[in-house]
Amino acid sequence: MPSSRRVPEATVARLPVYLRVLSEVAGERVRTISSDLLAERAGVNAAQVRKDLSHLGSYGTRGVGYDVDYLIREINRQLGLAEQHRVAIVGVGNLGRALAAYQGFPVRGFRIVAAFDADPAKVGDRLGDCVVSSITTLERVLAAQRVDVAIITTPASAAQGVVDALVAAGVTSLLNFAPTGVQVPPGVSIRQVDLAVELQILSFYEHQHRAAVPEAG
Amino acid sequence: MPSSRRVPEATVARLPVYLRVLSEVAGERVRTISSDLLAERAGVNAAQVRKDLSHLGSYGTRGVGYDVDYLIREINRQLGLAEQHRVAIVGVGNLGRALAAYQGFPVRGFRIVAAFDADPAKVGDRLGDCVVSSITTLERVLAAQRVDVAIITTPASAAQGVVDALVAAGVTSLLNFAPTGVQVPPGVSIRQVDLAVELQILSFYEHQHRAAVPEAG
DNA sequence: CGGTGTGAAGCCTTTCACAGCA
DNA sequence: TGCTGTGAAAGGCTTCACACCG
Repeated sequence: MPSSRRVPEATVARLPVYLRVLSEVAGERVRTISSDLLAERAGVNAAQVRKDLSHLGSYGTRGVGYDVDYLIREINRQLGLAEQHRVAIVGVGNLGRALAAYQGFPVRGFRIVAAFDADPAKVGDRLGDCVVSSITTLERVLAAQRVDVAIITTPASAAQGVVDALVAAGVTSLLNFAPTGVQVPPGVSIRQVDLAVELQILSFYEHQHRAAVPEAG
Repeated sequence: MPSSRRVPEATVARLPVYLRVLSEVAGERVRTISSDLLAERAGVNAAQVRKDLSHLGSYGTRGVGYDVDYLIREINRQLGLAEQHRVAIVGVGNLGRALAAYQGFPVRGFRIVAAFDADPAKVGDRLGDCVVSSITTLERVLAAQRVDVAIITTPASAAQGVVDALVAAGVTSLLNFAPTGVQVPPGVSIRQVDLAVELQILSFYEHQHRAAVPEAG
């Protein structure tokens, strides 16, 4: 089985989507699923599904399909979701609060164990299961809580400083919602989610569409 | 100039990032910028920047670089950001409130003009500049407010119904934060942002990294 | 038969390398 | 001289097509 080989980035990005679909069909008491059906529900091509899953190993049965529960376990294992992740949120504004309350995290094994803000007025507030700490205590609290993933929801101007502090404290996976690019040293993973960027991409296609179809209105 | 040709999807996705960098350097009173510098601040290769911008036309000066203000205007125009977009938020939970308060939208020309929720207790609440309407009044309010973009922040179970109603009401650009895939007819653009997916991708690389570097911990 | 697993082809994207212009 | 604009090469991703297996 080829699971020792490198899994392509594009495949990694789709595995969580397959996992979501598989969880849905598992709830419908379906035992096996074909690449056709999984592809349709995930919004991709069936050959894509088979190739993606073949990177993890041969988990299907010819003529039948994939065992849903088994596939869920294998994808979970590959994604490193078998163990719990301990997450910190830095920046307790509206977005930070929304993420702390997000139902999708705990079921995927992500537990918010620390929250930080620079504003003394917010320190001590409850946020889900934890209490907001001062940003000045970042290093100590991260170590005590054994945080491995951090979500950055600060203003853009504070983001690079926060990232530097997180990296210095040993956090190696970062999810940045601040609308600014930040630098990280090698060995640290960062993903950028810019909410305005998504709307701008939509805007481009809306604009194109209008230019191409003048009878709209 | 090749601006009449199709702009590649990958390029469209990077244009908003260039725009953000350009806005930053414009604030630093920089007049022109080279592809090298723009590339470094955007986190991509310099040849990529030149090829991307060449899809819009020849806006650079050899030996000098690109005029910052001019390039901002041209990218804005290409992305359809010259005119204001009128945005509705459907689902006024934590995430909906966070997005309504997000500073990045108004400066990019996205104005929240309507908000909806199924919960009668929330109808009438203020949300930024607008008041929460009942989901039962969706079609009427969308038409009255001339909404062209909708952001879906409902629970997963409600998402497809909301999408169908939005499409029926003539909205052609959708941004879906509900953690479920939804179907749209041809001619309607949809982008899916799944916050848990981003964390799961990070988890994969963290997992890989630990497996490859056993002396960690 | 039905559906997986996979070489091969085709397409898209990125990067290189350099001609050409200010 | 410095930097853009762009053919060409390289690399990665998606899709096809079908051998092969349950």
